[in-house]
Amino acid sequence: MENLDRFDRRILHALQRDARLTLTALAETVNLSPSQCSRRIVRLEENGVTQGHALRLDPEALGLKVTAFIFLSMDKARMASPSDAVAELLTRDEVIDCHAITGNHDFILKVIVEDLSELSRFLSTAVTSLPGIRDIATQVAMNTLKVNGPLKVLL
Amino acid sequence: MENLDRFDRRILHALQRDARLTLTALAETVNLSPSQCSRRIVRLEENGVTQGHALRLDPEALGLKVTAFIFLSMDKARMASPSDAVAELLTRDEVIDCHAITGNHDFILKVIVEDLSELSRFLSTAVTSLPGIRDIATQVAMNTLKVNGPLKVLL
DNA sequence: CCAATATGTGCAATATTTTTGCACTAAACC
DNA sequence: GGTTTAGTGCAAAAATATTGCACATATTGG
Repeated sequence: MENLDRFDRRILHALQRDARLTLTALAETVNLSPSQCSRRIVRLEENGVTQGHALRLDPEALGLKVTAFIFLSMDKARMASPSDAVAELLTRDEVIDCHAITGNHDFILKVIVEDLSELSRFLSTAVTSLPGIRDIATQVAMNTLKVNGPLKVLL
Repeated sequence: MENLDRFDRRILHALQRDARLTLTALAETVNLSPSQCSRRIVRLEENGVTQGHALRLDPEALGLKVTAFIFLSMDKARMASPSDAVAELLTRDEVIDCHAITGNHDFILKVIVEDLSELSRFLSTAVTSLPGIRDIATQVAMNTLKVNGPLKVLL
């Protein structure tokens, strides 16, 4: 996948930070013509390098004041397909991220909810009831220093 | 913050999932005229509800194959301004997220790098050398089930 | 209860932006 | 060396977003 040349990388670098850059503006920052930028962008889409545009929202503005990390440990006996139990969680809008991880726990979830009582409600209604859960540990974010930083793209 | 009416919420709901929806398409899904959608979108921007558009990239396509979580514990003696030490980390492109959290550790970092040796290099060059670090724990993601899911927006 | 103001709305014209046809260039491959 | 292939900029065409305007709807003050 390193058939991305210097221009592709510059385009990705710029659009990661502001996807609404106009082609003309983009063309200037990457030193290419607008038409070329356009063509490269559709190629990057076709190759699956880009995964669509997302509008970023401020959680606070939506009344979502609590970010928390939930660590799940699964019952080894029933670990045949642990993801099945977790799959249900993925559909929930409270769950922003979910990864299977190494270490003591099996999964890490990042959830964003209104407040602590909503977190509590989420835990008891959505998590505790999952089959095969051995342990749940929750850590609340007190402060958000960086969210969704742009990926490392070498220029 | 809850001066968002039903239409605003629908707009946010839709644009979170695909920010490149055309105003006409958006207008149809939310049952409003395109011009109204446009006006509401700029208002949402002005009110800070939206935080810009981001192009989503596939890390794999960029050769970034390893996602890891790094947990930092700071030396309490030097914890006067722990964020200062961490501030340096925020500027790094490997660091996607950073939160101060409750629990045993003080910070959680989400990093995305090329491979394990890059992770190792990042840890030794960027993290270990920070002043006031008491402990570092790293957990590697083996599997990514959900990333950057849309925020909960009640319709 | 009514008038007066403010806010929100759709339509249509305008302005901006994106895409594409085309001719040209530069490199790669017989 | 000639031929092909991929890449490029320009300018026209298509698509999209924005804005002025007239009208409707809701809100406030008398």
